[in-house]
Amino acid sequence: MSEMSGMGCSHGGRGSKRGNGSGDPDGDCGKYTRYTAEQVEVLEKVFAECPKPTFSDRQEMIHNYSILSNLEPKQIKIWFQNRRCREKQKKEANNLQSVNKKLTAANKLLKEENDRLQKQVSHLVYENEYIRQQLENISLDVTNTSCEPAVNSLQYSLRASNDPSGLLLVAKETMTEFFSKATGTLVDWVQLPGMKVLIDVFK
DNA sequence: CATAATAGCTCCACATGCGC
DNA sequence: GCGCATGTGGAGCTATTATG
Repeated sequence: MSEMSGMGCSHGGRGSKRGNGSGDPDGDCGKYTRYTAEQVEVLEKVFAECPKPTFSDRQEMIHNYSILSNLEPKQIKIWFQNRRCREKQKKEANNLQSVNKKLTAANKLLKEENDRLQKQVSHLVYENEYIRQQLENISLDVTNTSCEPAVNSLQYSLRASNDPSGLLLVAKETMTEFFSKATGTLVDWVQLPGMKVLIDVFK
């Protein structure tokens, strides 16, 4: 508000195409000019202390720094406007970069975890096949009555060593760990349809 | 390519008019 | 006088243009 009365600019950034008689009382500040390194240095210094100077702050700058005396107040205002814009863009770019870094790191971890789990699955499939074979062999032996006592004792010992409740416990713990890692939260073990088959094997 | 300058927009403060 | 709606103008922001 005070700026308008002070500068007498026709405003909201409207008005002329650059460099002609625009009716802008600030004169030919519409011409494109490159500020000198010294001017930029001073402006940067002020910006570091006060990124959003008021009208009177800007007037004061022009008075205090002779190197800025050839600049119009409007030019100072626009310089700070663009400078804030550049600062914001820089910050946003930095933020995006840091988010990108974090996501890349997370992606790497997930890939590693995925590899590890795939190997675990392969191993379990192999183990499952091995146990299935063992059980098939045992059931074949059971049909051979000539060595029934031996078979019974073998069956018993196998059952004992591979205690189904113990295996179930291991399976339960593995699933809990798996889901916990997969979801990032601790979950209760839930019996899935596919798992019922596995459990029935031991019944 | 960096950046000064512009256009178009929103936000805010203030003034004014109106009904109660 | 008070509360509300509306209009006006300045300031800043963002996207874009244009230039050294």
